[in-house]
Amino acid sequence: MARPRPASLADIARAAGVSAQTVSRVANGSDSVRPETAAKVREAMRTLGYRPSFAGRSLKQGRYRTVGLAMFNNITATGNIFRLDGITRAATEAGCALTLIEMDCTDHATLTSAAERLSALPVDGMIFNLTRPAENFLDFKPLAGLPMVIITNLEHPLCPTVDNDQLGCSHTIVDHLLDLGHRTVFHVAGKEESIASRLREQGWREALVARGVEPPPLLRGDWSGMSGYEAGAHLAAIPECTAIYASNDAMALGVVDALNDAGRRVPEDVSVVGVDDSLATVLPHDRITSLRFDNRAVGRWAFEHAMAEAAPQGDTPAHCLMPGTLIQRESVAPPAR
Amino acid sequence: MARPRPASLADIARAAGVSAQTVSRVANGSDSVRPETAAKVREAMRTLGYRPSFAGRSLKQGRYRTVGLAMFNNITATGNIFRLDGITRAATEAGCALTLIEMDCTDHATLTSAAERLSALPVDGMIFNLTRPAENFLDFKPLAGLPMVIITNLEHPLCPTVDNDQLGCSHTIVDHLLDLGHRTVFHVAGKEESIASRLREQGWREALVARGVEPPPLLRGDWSGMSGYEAGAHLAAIPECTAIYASNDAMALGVVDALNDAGRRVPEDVSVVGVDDSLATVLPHDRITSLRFDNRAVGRWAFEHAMAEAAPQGDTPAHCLMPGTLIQRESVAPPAR
DNA sequence: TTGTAGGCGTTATCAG
DNA sequence: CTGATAACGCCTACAA
Repeated sequence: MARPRPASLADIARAAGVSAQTVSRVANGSDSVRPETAAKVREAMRTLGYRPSFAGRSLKQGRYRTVGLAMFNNITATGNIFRLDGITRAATEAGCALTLIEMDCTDHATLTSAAERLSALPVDGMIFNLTRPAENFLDFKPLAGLPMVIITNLEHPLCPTVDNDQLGCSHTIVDHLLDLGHRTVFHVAGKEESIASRLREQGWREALVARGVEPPPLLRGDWSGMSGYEAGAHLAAIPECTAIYASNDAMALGVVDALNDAGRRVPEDVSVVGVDDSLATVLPHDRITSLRFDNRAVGRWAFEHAMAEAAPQGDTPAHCLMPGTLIQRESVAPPAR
Repeated sequence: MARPRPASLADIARAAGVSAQTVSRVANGSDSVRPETAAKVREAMRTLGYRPSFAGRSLKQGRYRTVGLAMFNNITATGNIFRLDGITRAATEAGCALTLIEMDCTDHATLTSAAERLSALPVDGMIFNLTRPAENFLDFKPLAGLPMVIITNLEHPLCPTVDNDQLGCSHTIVDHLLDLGHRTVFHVAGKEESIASRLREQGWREALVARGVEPPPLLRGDWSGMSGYEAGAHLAAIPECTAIYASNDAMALGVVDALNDAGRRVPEDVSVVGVDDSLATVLPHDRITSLRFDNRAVGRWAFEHAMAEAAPQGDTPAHCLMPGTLIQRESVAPPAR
């Protein structure tokens, strides 16, 4: 039951009584073929079901017109789908395809093993989507001749990097709340193993300190609405808590519910901000102010740099942190005097 | 600035003073190489930065160990990410990679054009993820020697097909509500161009008719919570409406909110059911009964059939509709007497 | 307009 | 244990 080899140029040539070269010309739409010959060839192609061989073509041309993407952990994590969509669209526009692998992180996968796996696939460049810390991140050396972009907030000495600006995200939110007159901002963090969560927490601390405010105790959730509710129930009991920054929208929603259940109004008594702007179409009335990232743009940037012809050797690689936009809704107001 | 060719077996062979064949043996972990020779070769590989060529390998072996996936329209549509994840995981387990392209449907893309594009890429089999009706669906002929799976509810004369069972979904929900004693079930449909929405609507009609119930007027939303709210506001004014089936969870949520705002309690006065079970981790307290599909399983099935060695020729192709599971929560109860 | 020769990187096969 | 040869499908370069 071995799969039969598909028809090759030579097969068509034999069937049409011409040379393989002529068939190649027809396949590539050269105009220097006599119409009748071309017709004969096309006929043979149809009958035998000719399809150009990707392997033969790439071997000859020395490139694949394909970008490789390694997703660490979990394709389904928030934002990944839009990054993937951004990469795919950019690739399509550039006439390229995308080769995707998923890296299991249970065994502390390193960039090196990902690079090895991807490099054996048809790729002219590669993109690593990092959502958790990678081992030996800084020591990693990209493979010669294979441009490699890492999606991460960290700068890398040898590879271009791009990501949502997680630190900036916190600064935007904290500054916004302090500017409104709030004395401090409480924070509900996401899962500890998430880089995004860690950076947002760090940015929250920095932003407060930069304004001379001692960061209040941290609350930790797990991204779920329920964990936000629990955090909110806790915070509702703290009178000086008038502003809460939750690391995603589900937790922000939970916080709001808990506050309401405890008799504290949003935004009159407490302001609440989330991240991702993910509930706008889900909730019938989304009232939660949220910081929205453009993950498609991140994906597009990654693609463009992964397929760049020649990375200017010797320069420091590009590093791009894309700022988010604060979508203002009704969950935020100045504190009551 | 042409990209230099990467080192080949021959280059390594030259550097190590052995034959290309020996280098190949080392690269493939053959045990019939003297350790010292192997060490010498490995050393040369390291210095020259050897990477096996996907093109060379595939050309020789006549296959790619890669499955192609064409996403029509919109990768980011609900469920697609889990299907993608299912395919990717199954592929990884089988030692395969995934080649992904996105098909633009603005120009009424057909299966044929998708097949053509995908078949020029490194694929041993392909999967089409259809979320909107395709032109000439039934006329489509798969390419010889390239197994092709279509993710759709429709049966195809030549290709294996798999999908969530959308008709069955409606029957499950409607029967459940009627069994509880409701006299009829109202339906809030999703976007008109969605196949899933159409089939759920059709299944809803069928299920009611099968039980001798005349389907009440249909309400149409656009998948958003807000559109559900509007439908719910309308339905709240209808006294005989005691059970509502919304085609997704966001609309179900909107329906519940609107009913509450109109003074009708859920589930005491009205029962509400959604589809997808997508809000469990988002809402702090998800009370909405919902039908959950296993999109990862759909993806896995598709992968396995796309990479099947020999589709038994002549047989009717496999057709699999995967049933969903009704996740029962507090939004459903028997009608008040 | 068409055909021939050669080589891209790899591996199966067979010879040493 | 190692090497030589040929072939996979295609395309560039050149020749007819």
